[in-house]
Amino acid sequence: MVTTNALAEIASLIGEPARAAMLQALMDGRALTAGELSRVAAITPQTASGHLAQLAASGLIAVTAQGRHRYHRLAGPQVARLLESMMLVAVGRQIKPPRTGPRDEAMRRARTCYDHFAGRLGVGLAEAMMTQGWIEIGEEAAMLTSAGSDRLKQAGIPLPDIIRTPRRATPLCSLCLDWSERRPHIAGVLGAALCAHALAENWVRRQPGSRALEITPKGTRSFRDIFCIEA
Amino acid sequence: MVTTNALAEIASLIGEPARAAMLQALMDGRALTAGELSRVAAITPQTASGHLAQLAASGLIAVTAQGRHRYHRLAGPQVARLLESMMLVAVGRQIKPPRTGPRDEAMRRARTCYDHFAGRLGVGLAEAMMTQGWIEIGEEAAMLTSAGSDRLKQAGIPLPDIIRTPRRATPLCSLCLDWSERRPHIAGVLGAALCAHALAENWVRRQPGSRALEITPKGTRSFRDIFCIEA
DNA sequence: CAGATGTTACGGTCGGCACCGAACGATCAT
DNA sequence: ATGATCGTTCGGTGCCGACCGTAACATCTG
Repeated sequence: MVTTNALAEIASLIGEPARAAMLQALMDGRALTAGELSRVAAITPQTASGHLAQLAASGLIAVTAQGRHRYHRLAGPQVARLLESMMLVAVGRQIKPPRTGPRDEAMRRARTCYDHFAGRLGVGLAEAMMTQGWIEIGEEAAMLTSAGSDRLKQAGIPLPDIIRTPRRATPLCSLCLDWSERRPHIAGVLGAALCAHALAENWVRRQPGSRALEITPKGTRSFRDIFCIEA
Repeated sequence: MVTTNALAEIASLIGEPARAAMLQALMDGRALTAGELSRVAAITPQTASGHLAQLAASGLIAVTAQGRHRYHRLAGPQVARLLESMMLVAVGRQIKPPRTGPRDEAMRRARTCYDHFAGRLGVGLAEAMMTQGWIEIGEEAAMLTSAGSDRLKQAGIPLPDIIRTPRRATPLCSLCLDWSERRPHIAGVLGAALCAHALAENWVRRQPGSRALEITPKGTRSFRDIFCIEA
């Protein structure tokens, strides 16, 4: 076996509370500096730097130097997937849902999950697209129908070539079980395209220092007009 | 946030080499006794018992007592997914593939991945079914076509009702990136159905003390006749 | 150049936890 | 009952690693 030790190594890297907090902060897909991450984890910059060096050496995060800053981001979608499935297990484990503070409420309403939407917004979008026949949802995957492809194109939402070319149907959007809603939302290429477009068009705004999203009035209109949901 | 500490807790549980080895041994979906698991991890039964108690308390494994034995198994598919995605990250991390022993070779040839096939057999099946138009494979999901559904039914492979009813097409088989082959294989409901049928019909046999599978002569014939692959 | 900010390197302290030996329950066989 | 196997509990030892000083180095700004 190749992976008996490697598995434990990866897991123990994530298993340290400070490192876990930093990784979680990177779950929105953006790149943060070591200083920001040290504040997130509530440790001194030196300690954070050491942790980040370990994470980078193990390939969990990638680092790009820019001037006197060093930007850290998750190494790729697979790492985000790993963390997300971990949260799912962690949530399924607990008996009673603890207090839901206001900050928590914002997260449950709408947030990013690496490169796509999650929370009630993400789940609502998936459900709306399904009831209107734009996608078909199976147990573990979803598929964009040609009707859905047409409608999105018509709404001005750019889709990558792989999706756009309608060779029959395109099973390109994987599902991601939402840890707060316990229902699937749209991930994969389609999810990333939707999220990118919504951010570019200012339908949603990132909250500073959080993965939570604020839905703008323009976004509320767009989501209602295009997807027929009340966000 | 609900999960900052819970995340680290889960990860640190998996991060201990002995526990990781035991979890990995459970990846074939079967239930093992504490004694077997202690031998797998190369530790004394007492130590293993402590580890297993922790894993059970955290909901990563489930325990059923039977006589003087206590059988331990993974708590569910989500835990298996978590471990699988961890292996994927762990493999992608290493530069050069280390020595591949004979035991490793058997694993790469054919093995179970919780409830479906992996290794060259799993990847080959997925590819064969795609080239013959039974499934359509996207980037992160696959879809069973009506032709594929018919052909499998005709071959006597029982499919669950959800798949069998052909409401247009059924995007039910998720893809699972194979950590040894680095190419997708079929997971999900379809993958589980295939694997279960192959085990029941004695196409493959479990190797004792390993996730590796031995392909029987009958299996070789069946895989060639039905799927047109040389396993 | 000097100051500010951000990052890395080193040495020492301390807490947590994995491990084993030994002993105790539980269950099955004779 | 008695021995045998399987599993868990308890106490004690020892190691690994996270943490923070202090200090040096790199980069941008005034």
